[in-house]
Amino acid sequence: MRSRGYHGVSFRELADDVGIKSASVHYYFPQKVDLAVALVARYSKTFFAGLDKNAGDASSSQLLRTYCSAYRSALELSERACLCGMFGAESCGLPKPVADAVAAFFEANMVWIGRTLPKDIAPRTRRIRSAQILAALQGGLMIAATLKDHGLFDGVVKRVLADNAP
Amino acid sequence: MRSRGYHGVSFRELADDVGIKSASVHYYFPQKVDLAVALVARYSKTFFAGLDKNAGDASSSQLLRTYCSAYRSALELSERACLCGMFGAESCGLPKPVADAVAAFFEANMVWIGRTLPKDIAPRTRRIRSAQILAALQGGLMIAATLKDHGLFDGVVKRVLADNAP
DNA sequence: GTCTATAATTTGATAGAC
DNA sequence: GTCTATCAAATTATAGAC
Repeated sequence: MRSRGYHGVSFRELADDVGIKSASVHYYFPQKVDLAVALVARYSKTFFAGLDKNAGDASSSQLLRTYCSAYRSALELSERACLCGMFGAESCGLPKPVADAVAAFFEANMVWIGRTLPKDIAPRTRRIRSAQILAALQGGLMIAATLKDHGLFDGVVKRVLADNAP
Repeated sequence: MRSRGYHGVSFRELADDVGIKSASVHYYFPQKVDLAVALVARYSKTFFAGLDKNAGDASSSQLLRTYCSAYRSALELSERACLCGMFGAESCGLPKPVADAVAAFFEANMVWIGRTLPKDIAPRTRRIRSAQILAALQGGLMIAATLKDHGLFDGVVKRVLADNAP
């Protein structure tokens, strides 16, 4: 789903990849919606667990660096954009439960990013600045994957870190 | 395709929307790839024609404002992200001719954006700074559409314009 | 819990009448 | 150039044996 989107994946193909039959997939995820929602849930859990593990009690600017590294490794490991970047692009054509889960993932990202910003910012401004950073990284990931040029993503990260230095 | 992606669209449904039969669509676009490639070509042509029309002999900073407005109106008119934002997310799961067309669209965007930047920048830096702007706008469009919060996109644009003021 | 088998529908695509 | 008719394959999903 990360490379072909929600509509580009079939139960049979998925089952073949895992080495089981499609009926067995339906046993765990009756409908395709269930599968996608579970996928976003697992993705989100893994993503934030990795973040928190690498965050520790680091400084603000170090936290943002950690956040950016998480995105970079997604690009490095899979040559693909973020699962929720894919679902975000599709969001208005997705079953509502999936679209809602993706929106929640982005909101959670903005909260996490918000914590890396200076303490004296108003909540509204914080939200917008978080969205700016999230947008730059998601967009950067997508552009870099499409143009197969990781350097472009690194350029985006460099700018994000420079603009948000303490 | 802009809302459901390449795999989420069928010849029959498309034909129904237009009020013809699917066989007639195949007459013009024998394969689905042909349809998508033509779609990107038309989208790209319309997009740049609109840009150039509104550009005139404006100053650099005005040009960037024009570019950002083009994105904003896409969000306003259709509540959707860019067609190539969608295809970009899908790009690694797309037939090669489509992925290539999308990559070409992004490259052309970066060239256009590059012209709005100060003249004394090295080509390499120019390319990276263009990618930063493109990424911010594409990402901002996607985030704003997913969260149904246009204000977030406006926040991104504000930052882009401020950071790239002459 | 995994399988076989299959239902019901949809898909991309073609042949050929008009 | 648009249609009817149709194909072959794929799709989501279910029933029921083991």
